[in-house]
Parts: sequence; structure tokens; C-alpha cells
Amino acid sequence: MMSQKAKYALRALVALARSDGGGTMMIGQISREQAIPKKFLEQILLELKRADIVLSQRGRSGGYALKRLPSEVTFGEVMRLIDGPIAPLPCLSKIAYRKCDDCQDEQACEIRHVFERVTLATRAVLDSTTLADAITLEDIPV
Amino acid sequence: MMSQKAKYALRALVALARSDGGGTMMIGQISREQAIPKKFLEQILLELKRADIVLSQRGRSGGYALKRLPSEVTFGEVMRLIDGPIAPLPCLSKIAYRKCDDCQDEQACEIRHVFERVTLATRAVLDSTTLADAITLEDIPV
DNA sequence: GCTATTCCCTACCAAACCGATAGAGTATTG
DNA sequence: CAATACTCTATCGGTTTGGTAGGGAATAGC
Repeated sequence: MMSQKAKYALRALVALARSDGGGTMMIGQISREQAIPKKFLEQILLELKRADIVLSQRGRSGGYALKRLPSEVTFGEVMRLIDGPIAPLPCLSKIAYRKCDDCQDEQACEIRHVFERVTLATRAVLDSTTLADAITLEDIPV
Repeated sequence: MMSQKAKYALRALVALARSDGGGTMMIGQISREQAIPKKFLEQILLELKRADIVLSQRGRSGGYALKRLPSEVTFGEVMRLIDGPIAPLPCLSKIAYRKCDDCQDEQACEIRHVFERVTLATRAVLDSTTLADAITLEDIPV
């Protein structure tokens, strides 16, 4: 299961992408519209800002907006930022490769072989789907 | 990331499947061979037994063996047993469907649309790969 | 029929993680 | 200059994770 936080992050980004193709929204506005606890959303948006996915304007008529085009933000990037590696095993991760503590021979590991397929399939979806795709996805058949 | 426990469970099952196509092994033997903490493995095997995946023999020359053919135990079944639903969202789970707390319209949820694809792809792998496949998988190209 | 061996079961535990909440600080603008 | 909105750090209760501990019950071999 993905974390609640990742779900919130994606929902907030979709809201920003919908908003006039990248217009500015205030935290409170997103929070209300998407039913996300405000203070929690604050932290999430801050994290997305540090990752150069959104930008912010402080002060009286401030708010958040996408820093890039909706078509240039993938679900994979957001998931990795918030929930960490997409691969179910450290030895299959691109961004955080690590040998499994107890694995003697990585090439012979049957578990790894199977989950490599899972990982490739998952990445194929998440790294190719952008916010722009998401908001028009209703029409496209699976 | 999948849990350590699920990794142990699958490794133990693969060991049992390899063992003479379903021969009996003692906990200690699996534990040593696979470098799995013995008492933890005990709990895992017990759980697999309750799920009718393995069977046990108590007493002096006891041990564990697969209850079914290696070709009749899928990775998906084991993962669901140990780690719970495969779907990353409760509203996409087969075994534990639940509406997302904060979701107003499931059919319109963009997040759901994307992760439905992920789920289908993951299930396609895990529900079609068995222990028998795993131990001969080295030869099959991805 | 005893006893060593093996599985069975329940309880417990420390550390990490999750999903927030609190509150004080810093820009910006009307 | 004050109201408003973002910024940052700390804290917190509850759950999950990855084990460990220890006694009980069955069974095979002598």
C-alpha cells in the first residue's frame, strides 16, 4: 500500500495541474477542495518545492503552482520522493540500490528474478504517466 | 518495499520446492541454509501451515513439506498472506476492498486510474508465477 | 515407556514509521 | 503596519516490523 502522504501529494499536484494548467492555489484552497489536513499538506508541498516540482509565492496573495509543465511531472518521480524506492527489494532499486543483507548470490536469487519483472512492469507505468496524462486518463481504455 | 517476513517466507518455500520437489525439511535446516532467524521462521512456517501451503510432522524426525505441488503455489498468494493486499490503494484491492476515506468519486479519481494499471501489471506477474516457475526461471528471458 | 527432538503457541519488546498537530518565524502586500 | 500566507522544527500517540523468550504438545527411537 502506498502511504497516505503520497496519495495527498499526487492529489494536490493533480489539483494544481487542473487549475488552469498550472495556475496558483493557496494551501487552504487545496486542503479544503481535496480534504487534506492543512498542516500536513503544508509539509508535503514544502517537500515538493524542495524537489523543484512546485514553486511558491509567500505573503498576502501567495500560493503554490507547478514549476514545470504537467506533462513533465511523472507519478514515478513523486512516488520515489515521498515513499522511497518503487522496487520491492533494495537489490532492484535504481535510486537506492543495496544488496539484501542475507542474499549470498544475487544472480541466482529466485525471489529477485520474479520481483524484477514486477519492478519493470511497475516502472513502465509510473515513469511514463504524467500529471497531464492523469487528468485526461478517463478517456483512454486500459 | 516488501517485508523481510515475506522475503523469508518465499525463500523458505523455494527451499522446500527445491528439496526433492517437495521433500521434508526441518526448521533448523531451512534456517541455517537460508540464513533466516530460527524462531522467526517458526512463526512464518506456522502461518504458511494455517494457510494450507505447507504441512508439518511433529516429533523426533519431523519437519515441513509443501502441501501442494510447487506449480500450485503462486507468489501472489504468499504475498497476500504475509504482506496483505497487492494493490497500492484499498479501493483497488481484491481481497480487502475498501473505499478511500477521503475519496468522493471513485470513478473520477485520477490517482486510482493510474494505480489500477500498476495493480493489473503487478498481479499479472505475481498471480501467474509459481514456486515451480521460480526455480527454473534462470533460463527464461525477461 | 521414557526421553530427546521437533513442531506449536502466546507473550513480549525495542525501534522505526505513519499520520498527523503545534507553534513560532519570515516574506509580502494592501 | 497589520493581516495573510508560506517556512521550519519539534513533538506525539498509535501501529507495524523484526525479532526474542519460554513453555507446551506430539512423536520416534531406544
